[in-house]
Amino acid sequence: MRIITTPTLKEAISVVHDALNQKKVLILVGKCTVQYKGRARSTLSLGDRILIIKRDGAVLVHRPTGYAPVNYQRSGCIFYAKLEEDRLKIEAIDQKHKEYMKIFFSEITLVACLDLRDPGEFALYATEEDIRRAILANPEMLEEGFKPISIEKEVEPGFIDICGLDKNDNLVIVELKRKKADKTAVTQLAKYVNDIKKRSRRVVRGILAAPSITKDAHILLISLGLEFKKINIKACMESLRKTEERKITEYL
Amino acid sequence: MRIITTPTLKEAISVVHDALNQKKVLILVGKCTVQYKGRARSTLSLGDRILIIKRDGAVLVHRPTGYAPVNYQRSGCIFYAKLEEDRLKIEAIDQKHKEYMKIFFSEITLVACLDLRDPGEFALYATEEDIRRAILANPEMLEEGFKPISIEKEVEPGFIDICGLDKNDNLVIVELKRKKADKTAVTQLAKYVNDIKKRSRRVVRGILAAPSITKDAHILLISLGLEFKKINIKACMESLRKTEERKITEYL
DNA sequence: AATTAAATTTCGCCT
DNA sequence: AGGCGAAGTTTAATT
Repeated sequence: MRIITTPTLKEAISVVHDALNQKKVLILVGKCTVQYKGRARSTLSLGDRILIIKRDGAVLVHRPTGYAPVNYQRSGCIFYAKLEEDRLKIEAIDQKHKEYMKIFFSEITLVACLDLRDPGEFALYATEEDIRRAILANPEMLEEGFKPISIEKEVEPGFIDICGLDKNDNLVIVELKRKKADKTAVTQLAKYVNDIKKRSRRVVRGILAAPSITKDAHILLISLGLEFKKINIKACMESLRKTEERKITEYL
Repeated sequence: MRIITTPTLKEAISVVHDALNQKKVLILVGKCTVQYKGRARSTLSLGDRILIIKRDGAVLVHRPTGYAPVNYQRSGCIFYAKLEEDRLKIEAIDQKHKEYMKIFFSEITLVACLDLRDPGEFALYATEEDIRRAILANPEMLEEGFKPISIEKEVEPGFIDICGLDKNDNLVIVELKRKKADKTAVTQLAKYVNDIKKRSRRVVRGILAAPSITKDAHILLISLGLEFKKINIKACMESLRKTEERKITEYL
């Protein structure tokens, strides 16, 4: 781990070499120009930027504004760095995709070779309750003509997420999963459907609603005569958001 | 400009406040967790990351690998930063898009408040010669049935980029521009077309081929009975790349 | 590996 | 400011 502020180019390149050789993360801040050639071509004239080279060989050049990097390379690059007259030159070559980028630093504010450990897990999700509220607010999200019933009172099986009637007045039992549904979700749904079938002379359909489903679970689901409905998390959140806005508007 | 390595959380938050108040660029490296709620929701458990907050209120959280940020906010956020027990909490709120993100740092390796100036211009382009070679290699790119002629010998007007025959055997004069075409490009093309018309009894069409065209130029173009063909720079580069690969293959 | 579809797509151009 | 379409899109899922 080496961090130097306002280093000379010579000091800087030593840190750069360390980072590249040891596959650590490099941050370089300073005045630079960038050239790119590959699927397209680009040039970027002199200015202050933040360069990040990651362990996997991904490269980002960021300007002081804007979400997107002005120049980048995807992971898998190989690098050459050297001192050239009064500039530090870094080449990033993506041989596989035939993409080539070079950066010339003429002045460096900060160079850092970082040993970052990141075992953390990233989870993108909506809660089951989010999905439930979204479907109740916008039942067509589940199926055209779907009408939820008695969501307030918990019926005896106790843990049915949503039940309702389809456009043909068949009973529909919905099991929700906030992430990829597995076999346990299918058996759970099957149990509820069977319970209800015993007590009703209606046709009873079972729908497993989730962002995705494992292959095994889907095979089991079909063999049991049940159905899968893919839920779009983003659409759920959008729907909820609109509902909330509507609620606010109704109060104005 | 303040840069501190392994600061205490107290030292760090002072730099964070400086950066946010003075609308400078903030870089924070350390152990953190992230939560996001907006169009979707996400959580990210503890790990080493690089946080960048830009002048325009854009936020990036980068892990040690991967091109894309694991969490982000678009420009226009407002921020709240405070010390909370033994964590530094930063909230980034995008009121306009109703996106909310919070980051909790428990350990900081590096904090930097940077005054970056970037007047540089970014230009994405293909050279005129690139475009020419691409069209000659793949004439349908210009128009279905287009056949280039005599590109080797420079004809008298001298500076015609490409000429050829369309599927109806009409003469076609092509003027290339590597970036947005303006009125001068149109008058240039008009001149060549008129020159050729005087010497030929064929129908002579004039096509201005460029990535885009100014409104004024397009109006003038139409009034002169000329045509515009939008050129996709990426498609040109892809075409060239394939041609080069083919050439190599032919030698094997 | 190649192709397709979705993305917290982002980004620019036009209305 | 909102809507549409392209992007050095990226990324995940599927064939």
